[in-house]
Amino acid sequence: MPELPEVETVRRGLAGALVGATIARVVQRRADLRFAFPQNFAARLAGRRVEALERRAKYLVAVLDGGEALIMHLGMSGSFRVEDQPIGAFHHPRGAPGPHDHVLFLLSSGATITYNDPRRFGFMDLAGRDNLADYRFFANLGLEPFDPALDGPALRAMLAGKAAPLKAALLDQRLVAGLGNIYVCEALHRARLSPLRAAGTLTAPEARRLVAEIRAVLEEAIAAGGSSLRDHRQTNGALGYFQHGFSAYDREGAGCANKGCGGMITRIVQGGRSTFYCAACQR
DNA sequence: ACCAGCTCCTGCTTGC
DNA sequence: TGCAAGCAGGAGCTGG
Repeated sequence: MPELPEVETVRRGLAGALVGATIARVVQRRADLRFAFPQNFAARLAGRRVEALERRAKYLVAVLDGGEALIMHLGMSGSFRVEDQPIGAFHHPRGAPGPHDHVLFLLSSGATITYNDPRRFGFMDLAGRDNLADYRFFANLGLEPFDPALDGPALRAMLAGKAAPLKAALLDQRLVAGLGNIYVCEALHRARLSPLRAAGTLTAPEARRLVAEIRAVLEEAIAAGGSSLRDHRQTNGALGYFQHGFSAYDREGAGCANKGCGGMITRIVQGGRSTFYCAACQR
């Protein structure tokens, strides 16, 4: 699914249509996604004005007037599309909602925002807007990668004493929030750090390097509109293209692109998930 | 407190 | 060509 860059791309794509708009009606086409929708979900959104659209880790947060915020997570396969025409049986360009179109937001502007999610690992929820830090899925999240508080010493401190592999530690949303399998692989490759390293063994220079490469790869990916492997689309339907910028992820057998390294990218499995790295230069 | 493994679900890719 | 197995960007939860 969308990791931080994909969610940020979606946020930027939705913001133009959503921020300042009023939700005229919500069509909720099934009772649950990953979780059941909150009670009276559609009714609680009707008539609300969207004051801001924010991102926390891989979550989207639409701040509404009236005291609530709409929390949205795209899971593995969620996407939004924005269309200028209201969806109706005879008015929508495609005639009607398609397969896996689970939620439709009909805005008073006439635009329609549709949430599509084949695997249904995503979810939507409502929470009090004034105490979002206490929201159950936010309370344990770690630092945002772009939070100035995340620097080499801070990262090293949070990894101190951890025997878990570096790869697993970076996927742990309680430490740094927003990274997923792709960008962890990419950041470790760029920083020339082995995904197998015990997290607690990072030196100060290594931690500093890793923070810098995490930020660099996320920035580049956001600029490219995210990575489209299978499901990710920007809200206008366009593909992201950062997958062409991968140096390790999904490149098993390819030559290592790191300067001066003649190694090859290999695939291993950690915690049941693929890790791509160069054993020659990632130490 | 920590960690590995399981689980939710669909659909694309791979290999026989 | 057909079919089944394997695998996928997440992450909460369970049991050890």
